[in-house]
Amino acid sequence: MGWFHMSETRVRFAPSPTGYLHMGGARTALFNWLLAKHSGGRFILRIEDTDRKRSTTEFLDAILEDHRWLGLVWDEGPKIGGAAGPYFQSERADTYAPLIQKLLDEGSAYRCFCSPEELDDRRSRSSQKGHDWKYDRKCAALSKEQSAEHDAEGRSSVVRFRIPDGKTSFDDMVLGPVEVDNQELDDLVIARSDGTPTYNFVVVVDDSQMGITHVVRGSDHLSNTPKQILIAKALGTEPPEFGHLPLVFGPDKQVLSKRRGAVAIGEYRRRGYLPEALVNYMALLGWSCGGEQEFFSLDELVAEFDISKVSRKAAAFDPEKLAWMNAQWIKRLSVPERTARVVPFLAAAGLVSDTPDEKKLAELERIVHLIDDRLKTLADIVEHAGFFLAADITFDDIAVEKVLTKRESVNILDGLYGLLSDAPDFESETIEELTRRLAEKRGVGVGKVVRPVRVAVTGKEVSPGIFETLSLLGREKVLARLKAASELASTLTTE
RNA sequence: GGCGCCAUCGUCCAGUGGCUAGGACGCCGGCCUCUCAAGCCGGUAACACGGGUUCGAUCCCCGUUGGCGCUACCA
Repeated sequence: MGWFHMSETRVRFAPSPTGYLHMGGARTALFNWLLAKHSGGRFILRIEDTDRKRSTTEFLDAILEDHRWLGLVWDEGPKIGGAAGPYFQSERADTYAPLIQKLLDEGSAYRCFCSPEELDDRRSRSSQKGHDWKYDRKCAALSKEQSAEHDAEGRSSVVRFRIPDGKTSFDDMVLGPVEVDNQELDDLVIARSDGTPTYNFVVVVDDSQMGITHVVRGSDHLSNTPKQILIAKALGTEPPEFGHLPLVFGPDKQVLSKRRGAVAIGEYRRRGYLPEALVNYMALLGWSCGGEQEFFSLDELVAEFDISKVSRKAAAFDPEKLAWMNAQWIKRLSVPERTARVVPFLAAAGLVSDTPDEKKLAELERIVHLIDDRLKTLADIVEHAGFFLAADITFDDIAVEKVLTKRESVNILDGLYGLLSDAPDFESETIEELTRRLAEKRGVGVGKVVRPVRVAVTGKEVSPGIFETLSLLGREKVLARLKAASELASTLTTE
């Protein structure tokens, strides 16, 4: 090695393409990325795809896309490669066998011929007596001859790492000093009977060969750490720094996991969440820089991030607060920016084309401007803007029932129809004035008049300010809809 | 069971050996108002328990309880 500066911070995130990235995994990726960027280092993506049966390219592509979308661009990894490649664990297979042999030769590891059945048997017998089970080192002292004999008998074997005596300690970046007595550790299997290396061995080798300086991962890996440090030392390499992040719970206080149906990051994207909001929310889930600032851009996070300030307490993720944060980020978008982001959602609903022309875009911006702060998600645009863009409106049954069946509705709609037909222009001020005049004439508040008009024109009981809405919709559509609604209302009230 | 990690409002995050324990989400009420959002104002709500140490503990120590993780020829 020598292709990287020893002083450079090299951090990795190592997902398995056996499922989608969810909030928990994404937060780990984010914290890794922030640690790297804060210290001017590199963020490396390594794909742990050794479980060939469960790994799929669909998951891989989704994971990569989610990283890009969140802004967590990797400096080395899939698609772009790098000097420490390959970045797919499945392509690194041939580097492990010689290292296992090395440990075997040096006595740091030994072959074990105990079959899984034997082990199960001894394990259960031991636990019946109330003892905790650790491999009993039955094969730890096997001579070369005995091993050869077993081989001759065709017995299969694994390779176990010999845990040395003593204590293992490290200074966790999040948890602080951690020390374990090696007696608590098991002589773990590092190579299966088919020769393939196991996780705890592979990570150590990969991290070492890739020059990883800091390993940030979920605290579910905390108890693996001493074993990995011991393996690294046996291999003659310096273990990296470790930082164990508290787990992320769902609102049910259960650890977020793929199998519990944790929401995939891509799903948030499809639901109209902003990457800025996700990133901001995840960063604040278990981390704070002490102050009361609640909005952080990725750049600000890079500047402020300090892994030692990560909480040691598991945090429950709150969808409500995420939703609020998303709305806040949407509010901060300028109208043109917001419009651009909303187009894909309108296109998916068939309301506009994927690439609206300038004229359409200008219209959309007026609509978006009018909708103002009502969007909680980008996807909300469809229900808010649908009546502007669709040729026909869809009436909300309850709105019709509550409003258009009222006796006075027909008169109001017809009355306004008349006034608006003769209106000198279709500016919102004009429309408001005419509407208020109608209300006054009828001796009711303006709200009484607005209500049926709103239902008539939007199909719903809620919408942005009605005068602006009518103005933007244009006289032609407004008159047509007032007329249609009046007819509908009269069929409903005559009964 | 063993080993380990953790413990401030329902949730997220501050905080100090002495504070009316702070902010945010949510919730409740009010203002604004053509509806709904947004915004603004106000309210609700927490230091798990028991021992120490100390003049004084939410904070330091020990224990209890509780939560979680690990305990594979999975990663």
